[in-house]
Amino acid sequence: MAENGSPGGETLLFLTDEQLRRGIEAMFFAYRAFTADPDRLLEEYGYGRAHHRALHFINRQSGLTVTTLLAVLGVTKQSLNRVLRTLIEDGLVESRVGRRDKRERQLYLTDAGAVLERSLSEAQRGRMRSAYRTAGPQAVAGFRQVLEAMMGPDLQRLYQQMKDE
Amino acid sequence: MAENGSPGGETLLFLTDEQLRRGIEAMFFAYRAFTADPDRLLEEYGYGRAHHRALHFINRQSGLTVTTLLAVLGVTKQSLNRVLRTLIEDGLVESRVGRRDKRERQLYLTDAGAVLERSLSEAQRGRMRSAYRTAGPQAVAGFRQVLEAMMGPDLQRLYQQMKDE
DNA sequence: TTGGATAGTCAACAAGACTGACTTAAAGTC
DNA sequence: GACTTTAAGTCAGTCTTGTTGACTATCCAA
Repeated sequence: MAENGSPGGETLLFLTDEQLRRGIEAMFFAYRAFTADPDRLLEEYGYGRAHHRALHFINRQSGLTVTTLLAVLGVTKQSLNRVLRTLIEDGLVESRVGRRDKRERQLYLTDAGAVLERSLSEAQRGRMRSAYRTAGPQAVAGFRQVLEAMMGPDLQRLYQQMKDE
Repeated sequence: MAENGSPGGETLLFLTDEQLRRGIEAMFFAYRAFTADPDRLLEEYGYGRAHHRALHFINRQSGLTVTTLLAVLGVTKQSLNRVLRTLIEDGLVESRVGRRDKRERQLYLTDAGAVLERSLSEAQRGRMRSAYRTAGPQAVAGFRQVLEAMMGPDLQRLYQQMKDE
């Protein structure tokens, strides 16, 4: 019922349902805060979270194809297309015909797109930076370990691939 | 560019944008996995994530009022009401007029509601448990520390209150 | 007892996810 | 060269979940 003592360790095998539930609730509340800052900014531009995600990954991996982005975001192409179309119309994203395979479309941020991506990213990094500083480097390492274990093999592969490219 | 060495610590003040971005992406992918298991179950019942959240917190704090639940979930009461109505109609949640204040409605899970909550929770705890086991107790402590720092004061207060009641 | 604040409900709308069916263009294969 | 597959995009329709605005019921205090 009450929190188990010995905060550091030794309690590995005593994973009570209560401890797990606390973890679940922490994820819920933290994710809400995590998205809150960019959400405020996005609203000013009339965009949503979906636009942010697209901008983020196009920035991260410039020139990626629509299919790749689809896999990373885990949504249907109809859903992505709605978002992508407005970003292209508004001049934040550019879609170029693939060099090798002309069926593909490669996605790039325009200068304006890079500006918005940067301010969204900065809002989100601000909170992350402050959380990291508060919790300390050892906690940060643990944070990343648990998240990586939580994503499961498929998403973990995506996540790791992103590091290299 | 590359991941800094010395996995344990010492890198506190070297919070590069790249490191922060990795954290952001880890949150994104992990949260997706985090919700995937209960989502599959919910679909069988014709419910969504909002129903899960309501069931979770009603179970956690039996007899809480609609207003309290509203604050915890961070949505508008109209949005919550739609979800709550279907849960009540389907006999998973009971809404009783408040004893002291008759304007209030106190919310309780029925037996059927408790059964569904339990299976949703079990699905979610399964992934959490496995991530905790993989990462180890020290990582778990860090995970919780970073999440708590990330939620900010308001949500952290809600989160902490929930522990006691 | 009247009038304002609070708790909750009903109605209508928008964003963003989904499925399904289809087109176009390019690439690959027999 | 004809056929199939693949990448991208489109149109239509649905669902969940968020929103605002207008409303009712209850409580409390002047």
